[in-house]
Amino acid sequence: MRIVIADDHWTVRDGLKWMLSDESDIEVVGEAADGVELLELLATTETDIVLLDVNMPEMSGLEALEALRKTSPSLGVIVLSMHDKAVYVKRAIELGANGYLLKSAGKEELVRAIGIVAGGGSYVQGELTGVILDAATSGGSDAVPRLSNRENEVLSRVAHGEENKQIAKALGISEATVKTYLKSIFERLDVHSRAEAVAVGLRLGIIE
Amino acid sequence: MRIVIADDHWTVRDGLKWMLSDESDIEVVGEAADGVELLELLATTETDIVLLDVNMPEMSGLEALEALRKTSPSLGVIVLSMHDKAVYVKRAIELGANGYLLKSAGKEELVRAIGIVAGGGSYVQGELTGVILDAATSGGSDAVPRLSNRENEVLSRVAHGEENKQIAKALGISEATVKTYLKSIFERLDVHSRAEAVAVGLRLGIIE
DNA sequence: CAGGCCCTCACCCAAATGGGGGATGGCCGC
DNA sequence: GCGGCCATCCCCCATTTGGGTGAGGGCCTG
Repeated sequence: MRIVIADDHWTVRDGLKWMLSDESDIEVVGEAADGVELLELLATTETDIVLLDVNMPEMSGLEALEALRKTSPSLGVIVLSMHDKAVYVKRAIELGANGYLLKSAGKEELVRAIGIVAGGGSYVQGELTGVILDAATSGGSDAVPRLSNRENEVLSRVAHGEENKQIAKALGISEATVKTYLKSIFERLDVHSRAEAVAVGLRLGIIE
Repeated sequence: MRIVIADDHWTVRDGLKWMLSDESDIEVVGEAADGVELLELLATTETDIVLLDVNMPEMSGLEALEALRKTSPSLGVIVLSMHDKAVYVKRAIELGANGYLLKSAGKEELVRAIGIVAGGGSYVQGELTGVILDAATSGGSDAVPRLSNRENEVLSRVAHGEENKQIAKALGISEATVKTYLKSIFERLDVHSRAEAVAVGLRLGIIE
């Protein structure tokens, strides 16, 4: 099985390579430090499975997942995350991840997950299946919020302290439109102030 | 040299162990996944150097650094971080780190840093010395912001979307006082809105 | 082609915010 | 005991924000 590792930390990449090095049927064929690199790599390298970190600069792991699903719908993707909250897991699954492992998982679990995903299956770490079930049975009403491009841009600028007027000028749109976006953002994130929106956006990884 | 690795990700810990495994004069004598574990470990294990990740749950790396400096002032501490901003580096050095490496550093640099710190020296990654110098020569005026207890409490509530009025009621103080805290927070963080303050607070790890 | 989402803009109005001044104690270190 | 930091409170006032409501055009999908 040809594996590509995507993580912005060399320590993580080396650790993963090391763990997989004595598995005879696994070969690490490439590494990427961010989403852009990953997409470039996948365009030129035959790959079976991607081990994908969710926290990466430039293009986050989940953004990368979304992007690569368009070009490689059948590629096996195992998301590695440090978050065990339902929203994170759900978001990854919704975006098309085949597996979800916490970074606290062990080597055995990783190898097992790779095997299962390579065989066309899905693997979610044991501790998290309850989380998924909860989310599924509760009607999935608390779906992970997703913002449109414009909304994302606006929220990101809000997080950098810009006022509506400045944002409008920067984006070449009217202030009224910026306000409309903000209202929409508040609704989606279920908040009532820009400060809270920034907090939620940062914690959910929607913005950097 | 007896090394302890503190990082909440097993991948990082394994990666580091692996890299150090063929150094004859280095022995990894323990691992910790958070600050609390680290302090417990250091209380029972003779250690020369700690490799300390700044991002850990429970007690962050920097909090742990501050705490362990009280009991082990002469212990060698090398901080591993993904941030190259002056504030982060300065904060670590101010808290008593003997070394500072980016997670993008290579094995050679890590081993060199360990050697230097073990010998009683200090090592800051090459790319960052400029940052330090800048900070030093500019009079250290841009010291890492620290908030008072009250300010911290207020900022944290702002991040949860509370308004001044609600915060005042919750803390049993007047709204005017809350506003005063906000002004002070803005000054210290060098921002001009609560949204930006929340962003900076979260990114600097001042609030959760 | 209807319905949905996205992007764009407008007007109104109450409330919250940010920035400028003060002010009083208390506590701690030098 | 003076200066500094902290916590607490006050006034004023321009600006920003949040919420309500409405609306047109583009694009995609069923």
